[in-house]
Amino acid sequence: MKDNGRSSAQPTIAHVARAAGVSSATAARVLGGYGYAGAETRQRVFDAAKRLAYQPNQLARSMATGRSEMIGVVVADIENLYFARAIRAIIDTASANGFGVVLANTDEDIELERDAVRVLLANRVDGLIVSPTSSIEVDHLIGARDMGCPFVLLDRRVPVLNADTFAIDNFRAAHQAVASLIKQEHRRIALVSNAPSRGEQHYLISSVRERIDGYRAALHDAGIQIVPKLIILGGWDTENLARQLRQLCQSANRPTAFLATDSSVALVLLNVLRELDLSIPDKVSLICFDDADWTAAVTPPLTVVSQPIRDLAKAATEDLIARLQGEATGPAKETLLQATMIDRGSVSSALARPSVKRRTSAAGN
Amino acid sequence: MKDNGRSSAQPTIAHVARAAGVSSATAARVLGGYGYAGAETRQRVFDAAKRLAYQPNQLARSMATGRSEMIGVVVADIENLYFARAIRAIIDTASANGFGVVLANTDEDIELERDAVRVLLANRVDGLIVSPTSSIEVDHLIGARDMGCPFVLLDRRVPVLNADTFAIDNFRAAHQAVASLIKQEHRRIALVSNAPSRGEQHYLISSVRERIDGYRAALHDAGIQIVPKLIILGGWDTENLARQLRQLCQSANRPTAFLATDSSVALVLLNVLRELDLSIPDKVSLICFDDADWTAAVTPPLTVVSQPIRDLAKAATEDLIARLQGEATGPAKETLLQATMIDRGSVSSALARPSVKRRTSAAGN
DNA sequence: CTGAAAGCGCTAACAA
DNA sequence: TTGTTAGCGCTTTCAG
Repeated sequence: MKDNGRSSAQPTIAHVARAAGVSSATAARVLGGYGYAGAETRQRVFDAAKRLAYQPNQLARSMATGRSEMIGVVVADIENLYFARAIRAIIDTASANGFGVVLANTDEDIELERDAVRVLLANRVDGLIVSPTSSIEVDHLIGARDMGCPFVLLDRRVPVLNADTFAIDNFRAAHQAVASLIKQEHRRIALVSNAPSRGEQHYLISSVRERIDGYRAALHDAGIQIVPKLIILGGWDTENLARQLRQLCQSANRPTAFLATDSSVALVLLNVLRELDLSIPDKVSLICFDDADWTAAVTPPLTVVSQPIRDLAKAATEDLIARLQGEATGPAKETLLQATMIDRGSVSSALARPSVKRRTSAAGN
Repeated sequence: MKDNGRSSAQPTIAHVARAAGVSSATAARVLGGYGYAGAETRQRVFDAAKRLAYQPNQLARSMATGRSEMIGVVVADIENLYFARAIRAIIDTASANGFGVVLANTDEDIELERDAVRVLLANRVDGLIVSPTSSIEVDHLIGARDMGCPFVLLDRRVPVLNADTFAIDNFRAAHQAVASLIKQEHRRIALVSNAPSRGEQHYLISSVRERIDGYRAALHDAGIQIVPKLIILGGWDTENLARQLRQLCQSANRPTAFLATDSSVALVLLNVLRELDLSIPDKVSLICFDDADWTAAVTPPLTVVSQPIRDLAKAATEDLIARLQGEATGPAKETLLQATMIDRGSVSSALARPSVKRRTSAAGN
């Protein structure tokens, strides 16, 4: 155990101290940047440290201080553009504040999420940024907090946790998007999501639920009947989603417009529409969430709901760090950022098309 | 310092030991899964641990063993699809082997890369997976290895480092793509990359350099003259790249085909092409690297060079872990995976078009 | 099979 | 301003 596994032993503070001819406490003080030290002593220590290529051992420091300067990030899928942007912003913000980032992926699987939190806790991250998979199975998060590891919620709300939350105003965003479609005389508007199709409404993560709510509200406000079949919960299997979409598009009263709850879902929809030769925006209109870079490059460019996820992630990280440093110890607060619609041409008036049924009611199944 | 910052003190092995009526050494043995322990003793310890909701402290364990069970990952840009996929594969593979992942982003900035490595080293990650920004400024990597922190290279080669390397056969991939364009009678083929435009050829990261080499070789093999102006190094500024592309496309002898070295570059190109009303594949043909999900959804679907980045990242992670565990201590090896072209319709014959100059030489400036 | 004790590298009282 | 001395929670000889 002497060698510690590392072949060339790392120099420690003790080595530096000896080389500088001071006590290790003194060396530690100057190297750690705390406590007092004489100017000349300082210099000697720094010199010795450089000479030995000393690298502080954060692990040992963490042991002694009880803080690891690491924050854990738990999200569903790093490959998803939305989360990728979030993680990027988190890393940037964290490292600007001297924190490292340990990343875990859950794939929307609550067991993986539990494992992830356990591992992060074992590694004594100072805090957690979580985009929870479930709004009801949150015992592990409560556990984390009980163990003194605070967390903030990103993108998804879980009121019972009573934690600082950073989310998009999904209700409003969806409402606005649907309202704009209605203004273009669309009456049969479908909402397409990759939310799980089984299970209670209650199980939906808040973002999707709120978008559905916004969708319903907009229809309701316009006096349009809500047709359950037009709300597609595709689940995480894209093949299944594609199948549902094909069926919907081939039905007698196919929708004239779609609202996709994220860009990957929109992609599936796009493929189905092409397959069925339903051109945008002539035959159908489309708005999707997420201003993915490709949405501006397809033909026609897609009208999107742009979400300020980077700002959101940055705010979440700063908030967490502030709390870790003892500032901002108030009650849980919720930060809701507004999305903005970017009109790009995938929406056209339903009136321009010949064979569109315009009866408001009784049209659905 | 008693309370350690955490409000509710975490139970330690000592607590569990006391509760189980054994020595902490014994408790440690059963909880740590090493050394001997009587069946009944084991049980008592486990019970006590569960009762107290004991969570091992990986930090303390790392201190004692010298291994943190963490690997550091250093890439340029997490938001880039290619790296996002890589990271996903790394995390999956690492956690399947009991390792955590600390992520750092460099933005292709060598200073940030240095910082990142320093922080990771300070946190005593057991090993590093790096996609280095520079093929010459690698002292920090050598330093890492000297300190006993091994690393593997992902996506980019740096021969002087003599490290295990996992990369795509970029030369062959580019060669193949260009050859296929040539077979379609294209003679003016442009290569579009986001490599930095200043600096020596030498400074290019290996992946881009090899693609350019493959491009040249394919032209050379076909007896086509290489026109420097057709090799675009756009740098990291998309506006600049767009400007160059516009200029190129508006020149007298605009290219009839493009090879884009990644999907984000292809996106910029796509926008310029539409702006100038150059439709694909009628007016120009296009092949791009990276099978991004959107490439199949645009009109027309893009012919792409699909890179097995997930496999690559997985192999890199497994290799690193094997080395960490003392297996596979042989000399540095290089793993080169082949990319595959996916034909999707963004390429058509140059002959089919009327006004295309076919003189092989003297066409460029 | 179990316990005592030393030590990993650092921080933080407390003395000097 | 500097040094001494305990720990942080765990692993790991070494005795028993």
